[in-house]
Amino acid sequence: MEKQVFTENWPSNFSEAKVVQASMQGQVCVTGRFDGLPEYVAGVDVAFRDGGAITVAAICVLVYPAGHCVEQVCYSEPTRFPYVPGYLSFRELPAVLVAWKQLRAKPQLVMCDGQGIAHPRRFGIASHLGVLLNLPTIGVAKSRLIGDATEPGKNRGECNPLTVNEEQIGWLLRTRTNVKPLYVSPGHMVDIPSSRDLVLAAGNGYRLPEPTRLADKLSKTRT
DNA sequence: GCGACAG
DNA sequence: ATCTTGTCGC
Repeated sequence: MEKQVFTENWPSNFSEAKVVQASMQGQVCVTGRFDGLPEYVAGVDVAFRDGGAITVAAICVLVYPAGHCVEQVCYSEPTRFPYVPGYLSFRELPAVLVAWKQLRAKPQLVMCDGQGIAHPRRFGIASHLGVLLNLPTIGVAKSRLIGDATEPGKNRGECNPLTVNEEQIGWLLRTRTNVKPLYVSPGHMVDIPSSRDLVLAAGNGYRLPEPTRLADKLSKTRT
């Protein structure tokens, strides 16, 4: 029998959330070599409307090497967890998981808006989603949560390691020439080098990789 | 105690 | 994240 994704038993406060992170972090795997994008890649993003009262989760599935969207799902529900740095997944994943159940395609890789292991407890939203779905995931964030990195060169493709105490947890990657770089880190079942290569391979002239860019656009159409 | 702080 | 119009530059 397939292990099901549980939206129930969701923590209702930070102390409970912290326990969940501690127990699930051990399941995170940061090994997994990818030599190019798999056939089906999903992009996940979440938007908020009505002053944050409503959470809107969007998922777009692109097929490679063509790179076009073959399926998209958008789901909205009342927001029930506040935003606190370090606990973003508890606010955004409930809606994402419902949307995921409506998906017909079976993505082999998921790119999420937010951090992967580049998190205080190595359990950002991409890692959390990866463990719940038991699928490879990558965190693609537009700004820093933790870690240090020197500014990479101005050209697309240039990058520098994002580190914390000598240990690399991801990359500061320039995905578009002369545009602010992205914070990329493995979520689950993807190694550090592959996380960078895959985000670059999924890029299409914009700062965000196409899967995440399309999901971002869809979530903002507010449906 | 002070500063930092994904979306 | 969201509130918001036009505008400068590659």
